[in-house]
Amino acid sequence: MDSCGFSSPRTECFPAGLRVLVVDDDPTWLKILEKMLKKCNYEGCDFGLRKKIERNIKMMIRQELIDCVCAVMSVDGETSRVMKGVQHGACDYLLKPIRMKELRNIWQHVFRKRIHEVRDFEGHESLDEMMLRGGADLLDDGFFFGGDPVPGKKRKDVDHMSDDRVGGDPSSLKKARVVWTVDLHQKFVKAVNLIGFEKVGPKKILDLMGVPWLTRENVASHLQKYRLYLSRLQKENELRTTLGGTMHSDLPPKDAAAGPGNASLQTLDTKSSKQNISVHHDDPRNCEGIAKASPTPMAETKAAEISDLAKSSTSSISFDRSFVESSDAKSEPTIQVQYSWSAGASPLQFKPEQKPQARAPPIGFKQEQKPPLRFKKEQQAPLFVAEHRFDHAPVAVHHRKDNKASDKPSPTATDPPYSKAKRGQSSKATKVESTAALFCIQPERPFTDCHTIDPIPSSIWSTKTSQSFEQNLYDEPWHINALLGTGSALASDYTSQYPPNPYLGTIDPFCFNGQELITDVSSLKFLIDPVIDEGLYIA
DNA sequence: CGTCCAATAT
DNA sequence: GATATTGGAC
Repeated sequence: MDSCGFSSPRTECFPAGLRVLVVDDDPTWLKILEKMLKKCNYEGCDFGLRKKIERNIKMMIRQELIDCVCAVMSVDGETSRVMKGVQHGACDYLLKPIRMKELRNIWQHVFRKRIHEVRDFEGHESLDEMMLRGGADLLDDGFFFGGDPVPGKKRKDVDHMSDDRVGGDPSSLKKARVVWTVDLHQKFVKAVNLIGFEKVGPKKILDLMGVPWLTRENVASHLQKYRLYLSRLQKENELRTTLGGTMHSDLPPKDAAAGPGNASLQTLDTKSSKQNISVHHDDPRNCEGIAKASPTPMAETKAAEISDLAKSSTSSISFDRSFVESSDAKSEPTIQVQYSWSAGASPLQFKPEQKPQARAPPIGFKQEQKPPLRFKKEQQAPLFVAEHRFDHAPVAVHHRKDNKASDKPSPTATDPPYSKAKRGQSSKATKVESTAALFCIQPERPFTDCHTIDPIPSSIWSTKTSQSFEQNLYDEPWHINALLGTGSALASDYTSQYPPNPYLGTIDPFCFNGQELITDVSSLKFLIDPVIDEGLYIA
């Protein structure tokens, strides 16, 4: 294909002639992907032809997968295989479940790659233009993978020349911020589980997680937050207990601290833990542009509150989630979701004046030496926000201001927020080692009630062995949503007293496929020879 | 301007 | 490695 065989960049279609390689062990998935690709107007792609596929497999492998490679792997693993593909030139890989939106956007990876290639030997202005036109609404923060030398041209990058540091030194580049997606976090949790909560260290976790681009510092930072969260959770429970009162067999402090470590969630009385959830909808259309790096505001669009918990003077933990429909809002259930959990909003929050140092240290923690600085506003104080971003977890470009806010206490009031932000910034692309894209499942509809959910053995979540349950899932959208939203509860053998809690995430919501995909399965036939272990290659 | 949270410093 | 602080983004 010629390097500029891109059809109208403004469309969401693939550029004409783009080759996509899909790798998966499961022929069913390949078929699904084929359908989805077709839906994305990937015309001209020969992804359905078995013979050709087989040929292309060999050919492309020989060519080391020069162009776009989209490897679809199971969520839980085979990282090595994915990484192999990446090493061989894959632009991207997707994790199941794949959504339409993701497919629609993968061309951008090729686009980016090509731009990079072209830039190497000729001017790139026109390509940049194309980029801007074609990806304006898609190529925002976090689109490009790190490790790619392409500087985020459109980013208000910071250049450190203006501070007296070693300007221009590549070592002065800031690291890209890691977005702790649910997926990533669950890897983290799994690692913690494996190691044991008392013995965890960033290094061990990092090793177990097997996420190549992640650094020990990343993990350490996350671990810090994690511990903070757990300790706070425990404090809440202690307070709850102290204030006496609750009829619930509350999550014991021990579990709060060690919960993620041993996943020993206790059974709760179904009646008392019944949730009364109110869901507020916003117009999904307001939420378009999810591909941009502005996920968090979406969290405000919906909120499910567990009012029973609040009433019973237990901690009222709110679960905020957002459902963002894809720009192609018509038919597909490819609703982009960002949701966030926030623990907090409790009427019984710790206030700073409550002398945090008087608290007993949480299990597994040392005595706190200082009150946590961040807990000034406990009324809100979400401790963790798990974001389902559409964009890739590791964001490639990071920007910093040169000046602290304190340097300029009174910026010109007339400054639009963003022009202000841009000013005084120098640019610096951040290098990231990642070529991984982490995508998340998106519930199609918000759940309105999940109190009827039966306890579900956690094993199901990882093994998907329960056919009936699966079926049930797909039949019942609220099931899916509930599963996503109340994963920790459902993963254990009690029914959802506690709100969705990524830190207690013992389930992997991503092992579920969306309804859209699954409903097709029954009619699917094997498209390719199962012998082709690596799956379907689309060229 | 405040909050959130990963990065960075200690 | 733990924890405190910084700073970017929203």
